[in-house]
Amino acid sequence: MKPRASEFAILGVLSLRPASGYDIKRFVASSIGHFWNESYGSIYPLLKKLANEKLIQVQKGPQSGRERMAYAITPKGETALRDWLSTLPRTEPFRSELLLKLFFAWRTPMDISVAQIEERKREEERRLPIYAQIKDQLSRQHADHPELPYWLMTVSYGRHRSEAVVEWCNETLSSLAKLQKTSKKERGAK
Amino acid sequence: MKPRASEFAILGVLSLRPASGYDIKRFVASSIGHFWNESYGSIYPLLKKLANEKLIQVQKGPQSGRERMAYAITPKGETALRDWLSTLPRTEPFRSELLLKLFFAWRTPMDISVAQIEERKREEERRLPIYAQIKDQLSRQHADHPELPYWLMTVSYGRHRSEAVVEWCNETLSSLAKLQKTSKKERGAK
DNA sequence: AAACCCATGTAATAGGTTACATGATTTG
DNA sequence: CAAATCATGTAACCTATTACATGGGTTT
Repeated sequence: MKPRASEFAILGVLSLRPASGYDIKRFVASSIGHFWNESYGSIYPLLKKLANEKLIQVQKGPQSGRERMAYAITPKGETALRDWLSTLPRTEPFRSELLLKLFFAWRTPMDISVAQIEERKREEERRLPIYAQIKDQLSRQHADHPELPYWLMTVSYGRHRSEAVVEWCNETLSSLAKLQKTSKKERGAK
Repeated sequence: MKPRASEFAILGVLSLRPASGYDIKRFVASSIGHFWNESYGSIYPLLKKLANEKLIQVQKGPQSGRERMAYAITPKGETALRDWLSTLPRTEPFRSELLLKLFFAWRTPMDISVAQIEERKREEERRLPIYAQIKDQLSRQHADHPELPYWLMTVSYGRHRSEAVVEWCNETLSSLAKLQKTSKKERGAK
């Protein structure tokens, strides 16, 4: 009942083409970096584990002085990947430090909350053009490839997500502004 | 540079009122459960740690046979909490198993992806009335309390988030349906 | 030759979940 | 009196990040 999502992320990358640990790290960052990440600290140990389980195999070891491994997925690995892809994903646990701070913020100065939300808003606004960019790039580089529609769907998720956060930020900032006015008025009335 | 968000979540709850580990678990689940969670496995050890650091103190030990602790925040704890609330939250790492599966799904049967997305859609649709319910409940129970607006902001985040996911699900389901048609037509043309 | 990228890997640490053990009290 | 709920706590495990160590190759 283990999820082992990181292992299958690696296996998934290797199902596209053989690659080294370094390659995997870079591919993940550039293609699914907006909803997934892997660090070297997981990749290299997991590559050895996957090789032990015969889901992948070394295609090329280090030849010259410079070390460079290339791993390729095995038929057994393809099967394991397809099985994993077919199971329902776990409901993703969601934890937001921003919301935690906001929940307990009512006795702290309001401009701190405002600054935190504005910062978050900027982050998400910075992401929006990046999604558009990834979309264009993919559409050109993978035109007519069968994976393109699927890849675009994941990019679209990012866009929806960021847009929703920006909307919430705007709504919340105006709520805070109203709250500010109200409390000033109340202090004035006393 | 440690985040220690769980510790401050606990400290935050204790800033509202003294409570036991059991109380904390239940309060978290009922109030911030849609964006935060704590397990007993963290709560009890962290309570001891916080007590060691004099950020909280035991208010009541077990009196009768039945054990029941009550912890209260100390002035030092209030200061630590306020300091933590004032710092910018870390950008939240986002990992989606659903998107990972979708990204690699182009060689697996399409109805599997459809089922996964429909399941996710149902989950989010189930949440929507719950947000409305929490909102009503809070508005009644905490009317005129200064924390109410802040609490409602966090609930609103959940609503925005779930709505965005449902939208994406609908969009993606119709993309998949189109894709299905196209590939059928292509097979027919051959 | 310095700086930078390529490339692999490990150790320490962090941060958490799950399952289990234990037992009191309340409720049907 | 059985079942549910209240209540605390630990041990085992898992998963992942960070920082570090190491060194080859390339560019300026």
